[in-house]
Amino acid sequence: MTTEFTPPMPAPASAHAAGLHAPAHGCALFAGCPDIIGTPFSYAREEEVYGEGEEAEFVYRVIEGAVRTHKVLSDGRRQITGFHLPGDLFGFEQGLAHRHTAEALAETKVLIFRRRQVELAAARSAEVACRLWDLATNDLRLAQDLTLLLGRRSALERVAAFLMEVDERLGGTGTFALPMTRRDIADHLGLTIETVSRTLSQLEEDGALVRGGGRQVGLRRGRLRRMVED
Amino acid sequence: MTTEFTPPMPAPASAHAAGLHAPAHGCALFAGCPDIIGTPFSYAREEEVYGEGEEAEFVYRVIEGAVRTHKVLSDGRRQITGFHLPGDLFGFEQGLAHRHTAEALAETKVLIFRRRQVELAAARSAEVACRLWDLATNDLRLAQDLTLLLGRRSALERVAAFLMEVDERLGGTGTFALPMTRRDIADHLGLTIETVSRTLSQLEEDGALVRGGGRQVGLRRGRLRRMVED
DNA sequence: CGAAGAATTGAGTCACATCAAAGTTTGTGG
DNA sequence: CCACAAACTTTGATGTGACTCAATTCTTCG
Repeated sequence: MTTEFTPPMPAPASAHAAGLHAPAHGCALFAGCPDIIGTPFSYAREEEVYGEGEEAEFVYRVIEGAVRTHKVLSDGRRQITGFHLPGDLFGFEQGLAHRHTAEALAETKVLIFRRRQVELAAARSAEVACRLWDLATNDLRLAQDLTLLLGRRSALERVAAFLMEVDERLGGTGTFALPMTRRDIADHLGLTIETVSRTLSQLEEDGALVRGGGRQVGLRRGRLRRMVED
Repeated sequence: MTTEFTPPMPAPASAHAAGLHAPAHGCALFAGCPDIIGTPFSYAREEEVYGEGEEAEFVYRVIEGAVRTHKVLSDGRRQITGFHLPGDLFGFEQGLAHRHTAEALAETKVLIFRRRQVELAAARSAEVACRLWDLATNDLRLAQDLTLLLGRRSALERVAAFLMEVDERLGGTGTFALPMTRRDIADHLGLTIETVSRTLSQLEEDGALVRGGGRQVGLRRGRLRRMVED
């Protein structure tokens, strides 16, 4: 779409030879499975990684950049189920097909794994399978937390909680640039862009954050935390 | 907590014979693991199965009745994350503690399994671990579907979708008694009881369902389906 | 049978959506 | 590297779907 797509599965051999070992990026996910090597790949801003309904042939780990997964209704209403930041894995499915669409928010580097290989490794090694179980359980926890947010939280609480979550996943410094547009935030939080914008303005008025140009924000975590307290 | 808890003790033969056949969801779960036997147990209407924050020592399979899992905010707002009907497993957690509260909707029979035993079995058998992975992935899919419902659907769509889901999970006859109160439905769909009630009335007016006394409903599935179509 | 809880219905309100118009940032092509 | 159009964001005015408050009515169950 946006870039020429060199058909996935760029020569594993070369990738292998190139010296990709267990990702320097954090995870012992496939530890003990030297045959599961990810192939590096890049996506341009707004480029689709996979589409809803497509065969789920690969799974992905974000190395750099960010990816969103979403569902769309025929009338255009969209729900972003999750943002995937460096270190995160995404693309797992239960059935044959992807149930979401995945797109890069920005220039993004990933490692691509053949799903079949991962599943084979899981079938052979209880350790790998347990690791995958744990990953799925963690995603489930996030989805359930989102459920509480969407079902029972006000706009102010949603935005405050969202800012704190992104901060945490981005390193927890309290100062960062939001990697997504207002539309993406709105479609994740079940709001409109106008409400997100107004809410950010109000949070700034209330002294819960300061905004630099564009998507830059500095959080006053104490105040934000009080807004989402149970 | 609520009743004297006869520590899980095999009652093996009968539990095994009674419990382990076929519900589409995860019946073969512990196949090949004859040492993982559930202990039958019962809960009364509104009785707590476990509370948020408690140590997650057991997992459960519903045999009869229904269970809800939920989270509550300090001001009373509640989100029901899921209803668990016969055949369903619930109670899995990533960490040490339960992140939800679970309560029986009605007189409910379950099989109780020691979590440690299940995890040991998973660590030993890749087959069991893969089965658990699959179960978690399925729960994740349900949670993500709920996310779209809560984030982007109208009250009418939420209630219509909910009715069809319950129908399906209860056997798909189109005629059944809702096993939960309006409050439970409202707290699952992110609505108020009044809105749920009004919406049901409207669905009846529109000829999308008929109501018998109390919680009895008969669905006109075609019409309902059109209301939640993508 | 009677009381308590659950469900329905109605009237009025409010939080967030929608419509509209600037203002700001971005990134592309010259 | 700059200019400028397109995209994104903010802000304002108005609308509305769902909530709140309130009053019956219907079930359930002791």
